[in-house]
Amino acid sequence: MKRKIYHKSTFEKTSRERQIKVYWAAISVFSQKGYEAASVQDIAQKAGISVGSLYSYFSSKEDLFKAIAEMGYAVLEQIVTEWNPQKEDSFRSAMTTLFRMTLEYSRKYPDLSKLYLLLTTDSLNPFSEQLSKEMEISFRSAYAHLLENAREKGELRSDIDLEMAGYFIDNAAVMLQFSQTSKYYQNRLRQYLGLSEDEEMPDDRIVSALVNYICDGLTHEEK
Amino acid sequence: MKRKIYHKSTFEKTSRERQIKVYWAAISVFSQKGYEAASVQDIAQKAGISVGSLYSYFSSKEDLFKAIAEMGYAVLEQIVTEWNPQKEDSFRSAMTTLFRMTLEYSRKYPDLSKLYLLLTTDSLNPFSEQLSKEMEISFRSAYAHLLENAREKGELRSDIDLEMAGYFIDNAAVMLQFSQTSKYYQNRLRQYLGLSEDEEMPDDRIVSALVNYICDGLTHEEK
Amino acid sequence: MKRKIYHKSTFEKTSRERQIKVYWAAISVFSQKGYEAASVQDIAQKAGISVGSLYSYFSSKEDLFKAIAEMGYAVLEQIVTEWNPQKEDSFRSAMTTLFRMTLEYSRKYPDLSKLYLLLTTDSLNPFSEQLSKEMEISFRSAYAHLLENAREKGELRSDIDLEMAGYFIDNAAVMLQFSQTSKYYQNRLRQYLGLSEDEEMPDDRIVSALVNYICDGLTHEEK
Amino acid sequence: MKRKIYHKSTFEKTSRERQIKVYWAAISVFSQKGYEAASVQDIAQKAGISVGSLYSYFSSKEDLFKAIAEMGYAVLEQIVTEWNPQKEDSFRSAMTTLFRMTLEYSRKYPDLSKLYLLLTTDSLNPFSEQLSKEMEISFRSAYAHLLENAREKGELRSDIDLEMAGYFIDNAAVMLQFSQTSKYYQNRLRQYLGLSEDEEMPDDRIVSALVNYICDGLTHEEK
DNA sequence: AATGAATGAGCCTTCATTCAT
DNA sequence: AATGAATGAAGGCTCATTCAT
Repeated sequence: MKRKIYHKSTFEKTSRERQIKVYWAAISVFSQKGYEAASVQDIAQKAGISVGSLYSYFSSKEDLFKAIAEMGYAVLEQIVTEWNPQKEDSFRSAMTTLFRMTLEYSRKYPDLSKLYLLLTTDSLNPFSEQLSKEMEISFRSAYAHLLENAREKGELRSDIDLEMAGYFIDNAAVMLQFSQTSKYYQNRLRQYLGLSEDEEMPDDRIVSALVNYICDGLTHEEK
Repeated sequence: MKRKIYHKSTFEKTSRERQIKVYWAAISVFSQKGYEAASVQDIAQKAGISVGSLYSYFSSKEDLFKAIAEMGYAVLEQIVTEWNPQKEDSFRSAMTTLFRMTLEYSRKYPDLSKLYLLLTTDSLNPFSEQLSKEMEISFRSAYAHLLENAREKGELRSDIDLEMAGYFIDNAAVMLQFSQTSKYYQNRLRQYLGLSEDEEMPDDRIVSALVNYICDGLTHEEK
Repeated sequence: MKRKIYHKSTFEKTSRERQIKVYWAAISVFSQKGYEAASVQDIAQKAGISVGSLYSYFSSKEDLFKAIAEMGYAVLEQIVTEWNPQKEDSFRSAMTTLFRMTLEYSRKYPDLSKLYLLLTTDSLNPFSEQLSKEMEISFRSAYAHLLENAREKGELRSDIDLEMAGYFIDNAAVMLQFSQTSKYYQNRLRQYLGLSEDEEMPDDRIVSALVNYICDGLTHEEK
Repeated sequence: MKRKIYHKSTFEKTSRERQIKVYWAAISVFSQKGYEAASVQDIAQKAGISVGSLYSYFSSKEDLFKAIAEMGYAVLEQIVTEWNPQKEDSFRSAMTTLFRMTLEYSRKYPDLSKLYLLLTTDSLNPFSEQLSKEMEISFRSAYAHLLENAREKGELRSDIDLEMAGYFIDNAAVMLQFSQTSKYYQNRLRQYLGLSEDEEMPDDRIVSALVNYICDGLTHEEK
């Protein structure tokens, strides 16, 4: 997975500390306001540096955004790596881990999580199409391996469309992430669960329900 | 479901034709460019009216957007109404209809579909939070009725968390819509299915796989 | 001589008064500071209008400059037309008129005159080459006619290179204009004439000397 | 001819090589882009030194430009010295040499030549007025000597205004230089001569025509 | 003495909003 | 009621100049 480089060489020469401040500020502002509404001034200010410096690191707002986007993908890949379901784990437990990690990740990195939403929901940034093509996130192959393994172990139904199954699992994970990241999807989940705005999310209930549906479906098995 | 009114009273006095042109132009521009990048000039021009007129109908860009948002919800509600699964239909066939309609809707109204994406993704518009609270879309209750009915008919497992089930179904529908609406999610689906960019979407395969997973899950029923 | 149009259609709709204020301000600022150093803000302010208005008339600083340039050429052409030496006039008197008019013009329109200098001396504006090609000022053919006529009337030496002669006359006129327009060339003339900075220009002496040199040369005719 | 010093004392301590690189770079960049558009960064880079160093040699962009300007004048003076028409040479041959040298110089040092254009054309640089006063180029006295000598030898008409004559000769030389240096004046010469853009300049024709006009004028000597 | 990263004022341009016609 | 020209604040970006290393 080759990542493009969107910063100028100057950026690599700055202190790690400064780099991090810049990334942090950019992620924070972009994710809160979106690409268009975010202002370079804001980002510089939040990072505690001058606009001139920012432009000596990145040659345009666009490039800064793309650099941040790359970071978002990088974190995602890290998660897949960390997930790494073992062969001997049951499919069910792998799913449970996946959803638990998804919840954990979206809470640990709310800004990056929001950024992912921004990236995947076009029209907020003018290069979404370009970016979407460059994204070739490792989840797909992780799912593929997991499913093949499960089939070999006889855990899966024999009539399963494996490719669609991967897509289906991913959907569930993505929507779970959205429900932590976007106010709208969070409200929606609360409404479905009949929760008020200040009640805590019943993580266990959510995860186990998801796992159940994915593994067993909603209806009785056809006889 | 009370809808707030975001237009000035003047708007109601104009011809229906003019109203529609305004709505259509606003939806088109907002959905293509996003809230920030859309310009009031563009919208007025596309609607074939003057900026002054537009401002005599809506007191700000914000209000115009909100009015459009309301319209988006209205269309959604219309769909639920149209869906209206009959008591005697099986749960499985109700699901099939739901997903077929979702596909059909996202293709028939790509702009509105994109608008929904904008509305639900914070930071794509500055009032997402406010809007998300006002949205109380009828799908939830439609799902609830459907599920209760299915349970009564003995179609559902007995251990199902009904509330989460509604949420789960909705997720599947939303992601299906996204896969038609956002370049990113479309590419992603193609990648999962191993399709090239110019191959047609295999609707039947997608719908039936989704229905299968939702109804039967991925694994063998536990004995 | 087709002139390109560099303004937006909006400009034509404004009051003549406003148009003139804009032209005047632009000529004044551009000629005093040069293209790069002139600021759009300055021009708008000097014209007593808002920057936004200026941009509704011209789509860029570049276009505004080009529009002004066109005006400069237009005035030049007007001068040639006005000059219009009669067939029965002697070559000598036509030259006298030419230089008198040149002096008069450079004093009446000092800004336009300076602008011409700017236009013809590259590297001050990034489009000089383009502009220089579009300029096809009528002086050349006016000189050609004048010289042919003079030759037919037997006023000219027979060995004269007519084409170079036109160029030679034009040079004299251009340098005369420069000597009114550029501080440097003005100082230079004063130094040659031994004048202090506050002494008035001896127009008659200058014109008659020029005419003499051009008509009779500096040396005795070779026998 | 006292020349002002515009560099800091540090500049004198650097290697001659470094000094020359700086001058060369500055001349090149200033002459190609003009004062405003030239950037200090560009110059430093082209000279192969750091911006910091440049500022340790010259205290501002302005001073750097003025230093370069001084150099331009210095070269001009060198040319006058080199010209140095001998007493025994005829006026005609001195003129021929002058124009030949002018052509040669403008081609050998196109950048310096362009710089001269910049210096003499106000508003291309913000200090033209100041500079023009400091310029007191030796050509004037060279012309004066030449003309006096020619008059003594009886080569000149007796009614000649000697001061204006010097100015007249200089004009011809300056315009000849411009025609090599500025795209506009080059095109203009080509148009007068009916040359296409890729035809070579007919140096001999140009020089001899100029000499003829200057010496003999355009018309028959009055009887 | 040399370097080049850092600064921030200032420039060109856009666009939501107002208001005279 | 409708128009669209006018406004000016704000945004992205550049570059002369400084200063820590």
